[in-house]
Amino acid sequence: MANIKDIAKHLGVAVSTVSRAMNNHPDVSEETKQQVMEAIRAFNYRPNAIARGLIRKKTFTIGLMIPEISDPFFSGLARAVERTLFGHGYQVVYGNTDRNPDKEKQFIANAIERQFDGLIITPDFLDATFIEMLSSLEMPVVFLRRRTPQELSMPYVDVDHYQAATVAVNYLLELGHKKIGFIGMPESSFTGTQRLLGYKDTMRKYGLLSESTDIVVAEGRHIPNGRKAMSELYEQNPHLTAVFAANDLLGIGSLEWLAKRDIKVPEQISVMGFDNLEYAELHWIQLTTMEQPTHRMGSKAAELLLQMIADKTQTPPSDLIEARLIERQSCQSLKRT
Amino acid sequence: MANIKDIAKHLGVAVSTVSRAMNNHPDVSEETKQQVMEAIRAFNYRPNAIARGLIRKKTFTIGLMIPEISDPFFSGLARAVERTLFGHGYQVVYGNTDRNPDKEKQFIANAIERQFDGLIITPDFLDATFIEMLSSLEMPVVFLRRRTPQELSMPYVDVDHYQAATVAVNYLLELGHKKIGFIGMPESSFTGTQRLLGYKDTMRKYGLLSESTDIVVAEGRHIPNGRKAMSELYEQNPHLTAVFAANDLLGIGSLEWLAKRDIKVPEQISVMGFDNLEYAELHWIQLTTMEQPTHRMGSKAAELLLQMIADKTQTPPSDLIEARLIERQSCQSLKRT
DNA sequence: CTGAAAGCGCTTACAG
DNA sequence: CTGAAAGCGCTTACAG
Repeated sequence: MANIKDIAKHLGVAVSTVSRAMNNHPDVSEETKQQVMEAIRAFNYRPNAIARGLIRKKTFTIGLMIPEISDPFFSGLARAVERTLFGHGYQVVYGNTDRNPDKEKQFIANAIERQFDGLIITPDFLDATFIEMLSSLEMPVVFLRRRTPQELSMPYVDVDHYQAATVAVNYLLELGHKKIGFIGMPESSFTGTQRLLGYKDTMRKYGLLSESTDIVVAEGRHIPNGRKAMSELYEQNPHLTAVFAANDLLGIGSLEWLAKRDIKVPEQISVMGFDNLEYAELHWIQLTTMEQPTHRMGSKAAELLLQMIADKTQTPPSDLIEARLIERQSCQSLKRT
Repeated sequence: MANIKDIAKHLGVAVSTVSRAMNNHPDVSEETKQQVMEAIRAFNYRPNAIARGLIRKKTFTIGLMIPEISDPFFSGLARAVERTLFGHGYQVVYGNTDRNPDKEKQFIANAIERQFDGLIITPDFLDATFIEMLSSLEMPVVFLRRRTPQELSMPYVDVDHYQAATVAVNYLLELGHKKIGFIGMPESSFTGTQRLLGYKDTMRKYGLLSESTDIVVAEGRHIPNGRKAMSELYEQNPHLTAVFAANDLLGIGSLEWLAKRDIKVPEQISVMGFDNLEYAELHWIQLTTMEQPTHRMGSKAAELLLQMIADKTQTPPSDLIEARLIERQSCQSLKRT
């Protein structure tokens, strides 16, 4: 590969001149610039970004820590992040953590060594070591789909899960449901806890909460866990007219169990989800759900990061984004009955 | 951030000594090595990979060009690539092309500037400029889920689509079907062409081919296209007992249309797909299909690339991988009727 | 407007 | 076993 020296030699000018010409520095004669550009084309020369990064202390790459890119929710987020950052000349490097604490730390270490310009992270394990790593990091960081721990002063972008759960339950209530069950995610999840809380508070407000019979916490967050949870919930309380699942996968699992038992949705029971996965649109599913606006979240996180890169002294405010109710066919109104 | 000079100064040794100690060079006394390691820990020092990359001409990053990471098929491929490369110390950088010819070229340009160590690519537009770019590239490249164009001598890893279509149609034939329709992907697709050919040749072999009535080419490769194609196919020939869709999305679209018309699958008509998406497993879908072994393909591509990086003079042989038949509930045997 | 020089943070022959 | 020096491919004050 040709380098800047070859170009300079060929043209009989100094490398500094070539450098200035290709970086559009004002102090270069139009003529020189033309010649340099031509030589660059002739040699098929491309500046070495590594060398440039070393000296400018800027790599134009940002790291995106993500639990699992093949989860469509996260790939949606990732695409949004990427789209807005790409427009500003950045390359985004994904780091799948598989929700593994070591990989999360590895990612940070890697980001340091490779001199990333900034990080957008979705960590699951905020232990002391990890927080320590972050706090000594001289790099802008924004949390995405997570809340920043108190010890750190970095902005986050997340959905207001509590508020969204409130909206979902109110929707069911307005449809005339009073016996509304809840299928929760495992307790370790902050997200799950918030959604559960939104459900509980709303139900309690109307004197409708019955913790012992109407709530089941699933063992995981996937379809099979939803099937099992629904069967348990149904056994506990067959009189439920509606079920709010803490995520779509759990909701779809519920739907599967119900379909196997030939319990009609929404005629016999309404089901509501949370996420608005692509799945939810399928003809057999048609799940009413709360959409997490991945596009807005991802681009917002990217914008915050860009701001922080531009001005390292400021930390912009966090953003709590509202989920949107998507009505489909899985919930029925009880009003006219 | 501390750098190698700080460590050297602190210890009163030369930077070269520090460098050798942390790179485990044999010619360093055990004592020095200990001291250096301690200082590194104390300073929380991490070597600058950019500087190291510049001098070693090795970045330990490889680029993975992909049409769209939120397509679960490609994210599966990506995870497999990443897993095997990660084990060898490489970072993989995804480049989503959105099947856009400019982005495909941009990706290559980017890879050159950033000095990637190798590339795994899934391009959709192999025009002259692109091929020219590749051929002048001083970087190992392997094609994934694509065939290498004649002009280039780079290995590829792909599924044997023709053979797989053959297997699918034979399966239907063995079940006793004789009137088997085909829903194809748009003609531009090599993959689609191969699958169509496999279908045609097999049908023709048994004198069962009726091109004018039994084949419909969809306008795209997604669910709505499948719905539309199925409706056209059904109109053309309502006597079909089975349909082979060129991919699962098309197959699922067919299933949707059939469900809306209350045509029972598999009792009234059998449907077969290709891909084995996660979708296909859903209770309402249970699609019999040909699985493309993403994990094997991705890791194979990564291994080939690793070989090429290790020995740049050799180009290892390409690999054509067999798809696997996954039997679920969407196809019925006509034998006992 | 242009060139010579220093330097980014490392690694690696070359001496000793 | 260790150090001084050169150099990877650029950029950027500093002179002129």
